[in-house]
Amino acid sequence: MTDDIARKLKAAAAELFTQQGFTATRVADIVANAGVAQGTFYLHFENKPSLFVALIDEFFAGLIEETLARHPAKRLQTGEQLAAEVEEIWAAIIRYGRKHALLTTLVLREAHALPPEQRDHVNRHFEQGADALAQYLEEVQQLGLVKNLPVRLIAWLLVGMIERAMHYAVFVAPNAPSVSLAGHCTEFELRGLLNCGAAVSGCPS
Amino acid sequence: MTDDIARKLKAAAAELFTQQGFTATRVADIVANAGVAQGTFYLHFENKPSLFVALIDEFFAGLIEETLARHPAKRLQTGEQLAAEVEEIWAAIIRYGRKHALLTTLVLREAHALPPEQRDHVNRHFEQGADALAQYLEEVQQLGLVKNLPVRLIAWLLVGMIERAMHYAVFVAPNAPSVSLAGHCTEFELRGLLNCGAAVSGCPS
Amino acid sequence: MTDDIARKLKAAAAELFTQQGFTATRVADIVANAGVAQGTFYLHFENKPSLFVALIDEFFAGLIEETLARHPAKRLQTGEQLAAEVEEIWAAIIRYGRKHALLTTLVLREAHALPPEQRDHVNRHFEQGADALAQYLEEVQQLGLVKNLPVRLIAWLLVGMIERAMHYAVFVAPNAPSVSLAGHCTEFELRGLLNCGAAVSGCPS
Amino acid sequence: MTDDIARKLKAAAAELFTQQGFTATRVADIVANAGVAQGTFYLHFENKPSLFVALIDEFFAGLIEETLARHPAKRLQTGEQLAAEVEEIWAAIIRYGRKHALLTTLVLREAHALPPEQRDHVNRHFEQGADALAQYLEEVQQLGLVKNLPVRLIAWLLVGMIERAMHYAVFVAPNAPSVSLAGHCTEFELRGLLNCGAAVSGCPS
DNA sequence: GATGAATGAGGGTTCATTCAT
DNA sequence: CATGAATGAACCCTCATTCAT
Repeated sequence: MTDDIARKLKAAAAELFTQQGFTATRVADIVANAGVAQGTFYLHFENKPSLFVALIDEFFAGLIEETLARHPAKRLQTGEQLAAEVEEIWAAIIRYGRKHALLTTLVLREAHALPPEQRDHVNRHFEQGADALAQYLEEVQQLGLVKNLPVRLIAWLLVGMIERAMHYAVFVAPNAPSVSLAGHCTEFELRGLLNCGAAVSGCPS
Repeated sequence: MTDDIARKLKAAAAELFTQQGFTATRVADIVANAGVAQGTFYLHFENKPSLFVALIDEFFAGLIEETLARHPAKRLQTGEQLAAEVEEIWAAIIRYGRKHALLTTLVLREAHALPPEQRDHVNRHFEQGADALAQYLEEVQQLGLVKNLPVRLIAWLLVGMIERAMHYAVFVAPNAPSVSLAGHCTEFELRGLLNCGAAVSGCPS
Repeated sequence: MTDDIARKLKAAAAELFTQQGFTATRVADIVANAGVAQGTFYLHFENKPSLFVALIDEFFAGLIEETLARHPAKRLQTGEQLAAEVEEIWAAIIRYGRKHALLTTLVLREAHALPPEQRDHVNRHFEQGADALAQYLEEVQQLGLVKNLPVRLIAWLLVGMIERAMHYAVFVAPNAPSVSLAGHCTEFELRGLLNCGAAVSGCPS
Repeated sequence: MTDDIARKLKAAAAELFTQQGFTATRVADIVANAGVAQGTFYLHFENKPSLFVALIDEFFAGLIEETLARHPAKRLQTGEQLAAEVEEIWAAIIRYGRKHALLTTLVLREAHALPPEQRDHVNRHFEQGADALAQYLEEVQQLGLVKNLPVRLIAWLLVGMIERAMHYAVFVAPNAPSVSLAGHCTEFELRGLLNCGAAVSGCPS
């Protein structure tokens, strides 16, 4: 019952935050949308930002669980295997973003509307994501599968790519097949943009 | 004289928005910091969001000018030349972000705190950036220098990489030499992460 | 409970509007005078003008109810009966104005201080009053009791007389007996100023 | 030159006050409409209300001059003469209101939007008007031309009639011939509404 | 636990007025 | 005299949060 109300509040809030933005959404709107009384809100959440944070936490927990957590670097032996893994991760990311489009929108577009304290909380999620990616990169580096580029920098670049890949998959081209998107992302991430046929000296035969 | 006040207001606002966030910064703070009266603010800016937008516009105008505008795709003939150009662009981006650290912070961290109207304005900058990148990619594709990946997707991935590269250069590793960062970004962007020594079938001799 | 607060707010506002005028009265004054919090005001009224309008509406509803509504023209047969009715109406008007001196003051003196929208609303009351009077005049004209003067013009002249009669009864001569005032108004309205003894050709034998 | 500016300011203000109301008209609007600088306003008028008062004073001076001042009670001897005079006064009033429609509108509709001090000033005009009418009535009473009704009360009733007659002539029926309106007003004022044919005991043969 | 009326601090914006040029 | 940029006091209204029922 109690959990039910919290869930209704979160669903209502996710919808409204997405439509009107965090700042423009009033607690009164949320409770109206959820069909409970104004005061009830504060029995379930400390305040408005903390409801937002709960949504964000949910998003990140789910995302990590369905991506990196399911695809440990350890078992990989060849570049081919890595490529397969990476492609699956990209596909999982894109599917996750589309499945939780509201939450994705919130994370990508509303996180900065929060007051400093909660904003830091959200940023910590991104940092943890970058850390996890950095660690993953280090492992595959030690396996000799990827180049010796500085992992923290690359991790942050990947974070940016992931953000915008989700943005693209959800807002720009919501109908593009996720496998196809995942394939392109993987190709770009692992082998870069340069045409192998071009006269370059980087990837010699 | 008049322009001087506008400049003082923008400088004061950039500082305060960066420190406390857009929402938490009151117009009263800005004018106090700039040393003018409250009413004077509204002689120079329509309202608080529009001052923010002025800062953002400034940022993007400068960024485009110092990067893509100076490095047209047309003249390129070889992958080596492209790589050199791309590296210079990355370096310019990183230098720009560091030179205008306050504005960069605002764009990366505060843009979504705006009311809907102004937020749309900011988003249009990102879209225009993506468009410009997509066009650039198309041109180098037609020159046969880069692979036939879908340009709009890649453009958005690059936008994400740029955002996080600036983030990294300004916040995470403010002392890392920009040339070095630019080199790594270029390597990643053009040739990908995969170790050429690894057993892969993607870049055959 | 809720109605009680609205009543307190209206009473406080009527007093302050009367003393200091609509514009000079701040919402803060009203709530202080009513003993509630600033925000409470907006639970009961949309804004300051709409509280004023509520007072005005109350005034007109009561005035109509105690005057024209109680004295239909239909039953009248002789000029004597009409005169008696008219005198009772004048007496009712004067008593009403004195009984609700604050509201009367507001209607007579503050109505034009409102913003356009609400001012129109008030003006509509006057127009409805004129309409009602015009209809009354038409009925008694058809009964042959009054002259064939253009009813809408006369109705507006009567509106002016009523306004100033209330003004006189409330501000100029608050102690004059209302029956006496009503008698004079009736005499003036029905038989005019001209001395019958004077040599005139208007009311021939 | 100086007077010219004052005149332009008054004309501009009369127009704007009429259209948007006193409160909603900003000094900035007036000077823009008059084609002078903001500061120039204060070389010619103490402040916004005092410009309004100047317009009102002008209105009343002209009105008195063209009505009562030209029609002294002294020379009258018969009711017929009085009726003729009264009708001319009514006609003059109506013509004046129509000729100075903007000023009339201001006096009838905006006077109460003023701050207390200036509002009192305007009210004094009405009181002086009532006084003048009362004196006129006394004189014609002493000449035996009009009934012995209390002059101050009647004076105020006449003020109300005049206000609403102007209102009618300017707003309700701007095309009705003024002589005709003046005739009806005179008939009503001097001989009342009652049909002489009706069975009444007030005006016996 | 649930309610929702009451709270009251907070801040963006307006605009009459001034005064250095 | 004229200018118009600068001033800053004033005020309405919002809305997150509380608490008596």
